[in-house]
Amino acid sequence: MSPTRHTDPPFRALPAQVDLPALEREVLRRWSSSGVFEQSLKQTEGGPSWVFYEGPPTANGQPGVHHVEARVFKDVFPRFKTMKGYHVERKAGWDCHGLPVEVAVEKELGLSGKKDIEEFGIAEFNDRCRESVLRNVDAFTELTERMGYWVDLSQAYRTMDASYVESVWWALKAIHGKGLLVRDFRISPYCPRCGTTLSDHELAQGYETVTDPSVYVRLPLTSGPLSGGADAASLLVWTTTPWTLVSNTAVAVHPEVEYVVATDGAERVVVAEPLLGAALGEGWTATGERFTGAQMERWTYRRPFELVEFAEPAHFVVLADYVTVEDGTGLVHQSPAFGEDDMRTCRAYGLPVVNPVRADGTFEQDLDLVGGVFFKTADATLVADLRERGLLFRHQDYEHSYPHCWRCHTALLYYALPSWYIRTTRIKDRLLAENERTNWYPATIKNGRYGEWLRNNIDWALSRSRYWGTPLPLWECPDSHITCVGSLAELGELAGRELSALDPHRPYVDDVTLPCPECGLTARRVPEVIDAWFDSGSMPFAQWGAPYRNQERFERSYPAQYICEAIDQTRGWFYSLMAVGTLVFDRSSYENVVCLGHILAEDGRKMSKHLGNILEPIPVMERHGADALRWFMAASGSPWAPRRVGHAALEEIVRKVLLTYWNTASFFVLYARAGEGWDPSRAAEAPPYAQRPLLDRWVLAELNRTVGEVDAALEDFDTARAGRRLTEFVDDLSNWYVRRSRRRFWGGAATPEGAAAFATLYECLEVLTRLMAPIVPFLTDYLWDVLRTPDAPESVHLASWPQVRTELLDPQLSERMALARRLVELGRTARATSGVRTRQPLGRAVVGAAGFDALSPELREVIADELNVAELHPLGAVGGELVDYTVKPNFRELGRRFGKQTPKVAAAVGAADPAGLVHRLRADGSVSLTAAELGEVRLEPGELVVTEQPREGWAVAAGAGETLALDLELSPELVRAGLAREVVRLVQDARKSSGLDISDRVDVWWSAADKELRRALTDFGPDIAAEVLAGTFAEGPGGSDATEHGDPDLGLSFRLARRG
RNA sequence: GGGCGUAUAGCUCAGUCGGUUAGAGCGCAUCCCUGAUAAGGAUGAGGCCCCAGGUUCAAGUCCUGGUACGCCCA
Repeated sequence: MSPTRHTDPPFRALPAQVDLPALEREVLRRWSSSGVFEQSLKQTEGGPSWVFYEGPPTANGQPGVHHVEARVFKDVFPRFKTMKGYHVERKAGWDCHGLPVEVAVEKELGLSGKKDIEEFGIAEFNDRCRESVLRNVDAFTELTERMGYWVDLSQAYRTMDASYVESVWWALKAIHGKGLLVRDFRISPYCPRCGTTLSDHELAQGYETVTDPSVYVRLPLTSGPLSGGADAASLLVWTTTPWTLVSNTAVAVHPEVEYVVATDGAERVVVAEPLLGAALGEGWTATGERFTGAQMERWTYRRPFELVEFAEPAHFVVLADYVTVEDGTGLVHQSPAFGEDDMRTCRAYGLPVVNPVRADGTFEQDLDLVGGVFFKTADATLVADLRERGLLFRHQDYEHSYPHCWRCHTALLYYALPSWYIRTTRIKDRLLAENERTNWYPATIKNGRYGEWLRNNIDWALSRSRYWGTPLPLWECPDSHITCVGSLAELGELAGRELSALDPHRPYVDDVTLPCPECGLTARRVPEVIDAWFDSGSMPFAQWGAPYRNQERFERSYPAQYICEAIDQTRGWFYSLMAVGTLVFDRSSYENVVCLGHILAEDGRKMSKHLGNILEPIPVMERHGADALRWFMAASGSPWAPRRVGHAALEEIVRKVLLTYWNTASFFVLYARAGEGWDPSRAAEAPPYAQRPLLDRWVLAELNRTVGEVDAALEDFDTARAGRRLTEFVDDLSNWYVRRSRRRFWGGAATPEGAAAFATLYECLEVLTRLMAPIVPFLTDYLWDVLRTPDAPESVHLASWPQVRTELLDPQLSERMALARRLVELGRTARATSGVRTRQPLGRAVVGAAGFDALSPELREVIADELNVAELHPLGAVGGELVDYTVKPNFRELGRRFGKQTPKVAAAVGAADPAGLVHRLRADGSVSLTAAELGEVRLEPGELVVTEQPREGWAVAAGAGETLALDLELSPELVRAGLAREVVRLVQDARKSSGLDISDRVDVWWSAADKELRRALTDFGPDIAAEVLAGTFAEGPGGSDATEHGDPDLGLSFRLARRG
């Protein structure tokens, strides 16, 4: 026992009102000054490691509230695992390269396109990109710290650092060595404004719904059976990209589809038979002439425009299997420079690849009609020209989704360009196998969205014709020998000069030339940089600079146990990380991946500047607290589904969860500081668990059940389940345990009951605080600091994770308490419907419920007290003629036994007289009935659900087979007891409004106008006095310093004075 | 057009192994309780558990098809 205890209260006072954001700032200061995060890492150093990889946010643009979502999950599980003794390194990272950065800088500098950048100077441009990235890093750092995301920012990796770039080069060289890094000419989605091809994951982000012209064009046949003469037929082709007609090269048909000639009496066109109606509409009939696609091969036709030159023969019908009869005419216009299928088909016929569109998206200057015009803009001119020349068959608007540049919204071009690819299709089976052993949360992603993507894997278009990115480390000599360089040291050796300090970015690397190791000619670097996704996919080794630096550290942390991002990363980081790992190490770099749904604005739409529905993260946290936002992200709704965030949702979390928890702790501290005080060293004075009051045993059983369930939920990465259980427990603790136990706390810890109460509530709060710590690290740490014993860790985040004390679990008690609480609810309903308020004591209540007989006297006392009734009886004891019975079949049990015959038995139960049934059931322990076709069946009590209801004169409430009825008959004695309770309430109100402390003692003098009231005050005087801490409770005028109070309705007035 | 997901009270969402009065919170209304509380309790608006089939003694729950919405991709 501490000698100073009485003068020095055991706990700091907790105000009833709390400013959560202010509290969080205080906690942040403590974390920072004591280096709590660092301590948590140090403390677990010897422990098993649990590896987490930080998916680097693109340091481009400002952080939004949606960034908080993934960062909460990146924080909760490492904290949880740390408390379980794992060493969880958390190295921050920043994704620095990429087109978004370039576009932002271009905008800042007022540049437009690659030409401008090159005039501005690549060195200067890249410097600006580097600066821009660093600016945004600051904003992310602020967010990270404010939300309590513990990640080591001091040694964050940056994808633009030389050591990082070298690691990426090393990986590319390994891939090149396996023959998987190749150059190919392929049609790529290409942004003419940015002057670069886009990767598939970039492409995915830019689909927009647009209206394009949909045109049907006549191409008159010039050879074959349908050509010649006045009635020559035309091929009818359909396209939504009229600008590609300029370079029309061929028309493709499906070899097995039947094509027919149709006429409206004036002209003849060729279409696929199944599309005749859809393509031509009313008024067109087939002439009977029909050909298979194969028969039409090499028929020539007159091309739609004579604007470009064709050096080789072209403009005839070709065969292609990809042609469908889904829409259009079944005849497909071919322009090989602008379509992958077209390219493949035309190449097979040796047709030329004619491309009149320049890299900036405009037609070549010297063309008639469209020279210098942007490709998309040329549509209108071209369609008008077709119409004038009578070639336009039909023109309508066509709304479809067309890819746009995800950054600048320019319509993309499918364009033939030389490009570097990683042949991921060659390792598809390995990727599928690696995915097979990855745990996805939610599990449906694995074989659904992500698995689907892997099964349809296509080669990774790696190169970008841009500036701010990891340069592709390939040097090429005039004879096209390729040298792949894996480090600056190697580059120095090959170039014959010291290059270890070289900035491995453009333009500096471009200036390095080397003699080709094969032929000795001068090799120059290819101009491209790489897709920034390859950077982020390389982070497992590149963050350490491995293998050139920290190789051992890298090996120790590969693969990761845990990564987490939102669902948009399935084809982004989740893929690049798995792909790079599998390409380089033949092993995916992560084992568990949590994939979150998106955060939406309160109106259910995406947050966007246009809609004005953006919620800024820092102001939100300054209003509701970071803990509220964290709880929302972790536990509100399902993290797998899209969720709406707004002030209302956060306010609810503050009120229902955080403040309820706070108030429970505040209540505890208030009484622990009162009187002689209680501190954890007195826990030993409490009776052993088995001898504590029922309510204590119950709450400890619930506590330990909660520990087990929260632990299991978090092990399964299910924060929502953990949150639901915690919310329920906080509510049980506050609104049942504390509310029912208040008197024991008022009485202090001197009695065994009081000692048990303090020890029990302390234990609940201590364990609960540790359980909630990963999700709400601020509030829990503040309360931990108040509640902890001197020898406990100074922060809850340095404490250990609670373990279930199985000896305290008591499922039977949990179940019986649940029944008791259901009965209390029924009692309240009965009170409310009868209009007799709870303060008025009643003589008895009767209960009809299956488990009632098993309830202990202690538990019955809880019900009686809660309902303010003197006695509680089973309904059966009241007397047969007062009770009505309902008997229903228990289908679950009957179904198990009778299967198909269940309805017949159920019908027999329904037809029987309920009272007789119950009587026989109780007398004999079972009952036999005659069911149709089955004859006599004997039913056990468990196979029937008996509900009892009293008849007249009772206030009854029933639900789910359980009934509670209140006897409303009031004796004069009960009326007086009710009056006494009324007086207690009035005096308590007076105490409170006079600003008295809860432990202040008072004197009360009263006068009563009513005879019954006077008698009640006399009869119950000592009880009232004890309740309101009155030394004097007497009839009379009272002293002059006493304040006057009263209630005219009741006819009571009294004076109240604080006792010296 | 394809893949994946969602659909339950006015709103946001739970709903276990299929079992017969389908729940919670919020909002609103009326009332009750209150010496920890920004808290708690009761009642109310009569829920086409999206629709249609099917399996089953029994379907919000399982199966098939459809509709709407969302995301991802063509």
